[in-house]
Amino acid sequence: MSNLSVRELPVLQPEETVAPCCPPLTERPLSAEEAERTAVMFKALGDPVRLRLFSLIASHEGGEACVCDISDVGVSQPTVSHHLKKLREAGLLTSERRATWVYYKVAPEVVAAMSALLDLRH
Amino acid sequence: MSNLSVRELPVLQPEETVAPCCPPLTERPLSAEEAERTAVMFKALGDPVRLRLFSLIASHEGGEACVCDISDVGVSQPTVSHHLKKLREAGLLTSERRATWVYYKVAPEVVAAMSALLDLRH
DNA sequence: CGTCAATATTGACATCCGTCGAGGCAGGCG
DNA sequence: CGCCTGCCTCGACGGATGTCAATATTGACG
Repeated sequence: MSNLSVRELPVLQPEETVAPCCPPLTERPLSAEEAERTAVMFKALGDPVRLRLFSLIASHEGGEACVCDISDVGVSQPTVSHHLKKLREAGLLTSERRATWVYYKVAPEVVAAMSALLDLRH
Repeated sequence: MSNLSVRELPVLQPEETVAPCCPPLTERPLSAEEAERTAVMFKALGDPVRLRLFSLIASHEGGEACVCDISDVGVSQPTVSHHLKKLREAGLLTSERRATWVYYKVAPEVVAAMSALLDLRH
């Protein structure tokens, strides 16, 4: 954990964790394990500050933004950093360092999978 | 709060609270108030037990189920009741008493609004 | 090398939240 | 009426979570 460069922040492979998780929730009940993994994604968006940060990034030019672009959400800088980490760990964001700045962008496949999960057309 | 029959459980009107909330998260940043209201919905699905209960109801015949149909998720009956209440308060479920049983069904408009929120096609 | 700016981490604290057992209420049935 | 079944509410407890100040880290620039 300590010998990893920040240039490639360590995130579990999105494909393996959350992306093609489950069929729409109408198709069949989720297993306990599926529910456990899926809940992490919804929980990540279940906080007002994180939801604002996510929408700030998603609506930003190119679907990415550096932390300095989105830090004005009414909480301290460490708290912003904490929330961005949560969103990244949930697989919803990826990050990349460029010079002094760290850029976050949305992980489209993961977000699309969440959206598909809520597709109620049987 | 005490003079209300259980037959019509008191839920805030979905139309007023969450249903037509916001455009896709890519369109513009959420305001603090929008984020506050929207986070309630995502938080409701951000728990494994609630996610299983929701999928059990959504995948059940007719998109509805009575509590006795879905109580086998590994927690006590009061806890099931607590989670169903959370989902109902978030606007994701509605409930109705029929004889001895209480039936829960998904609120399609609200769930569709959540799905649309995550639609990343700009 | 020293400094500065941007971001992350640590540690502490208060609050929130999931869980359970106990008990309450409503409706069906004898 | 009295009892049983299905579900909800209450109160308590422990663990998770959001927040901040302080500090660390990283990279750019003299």
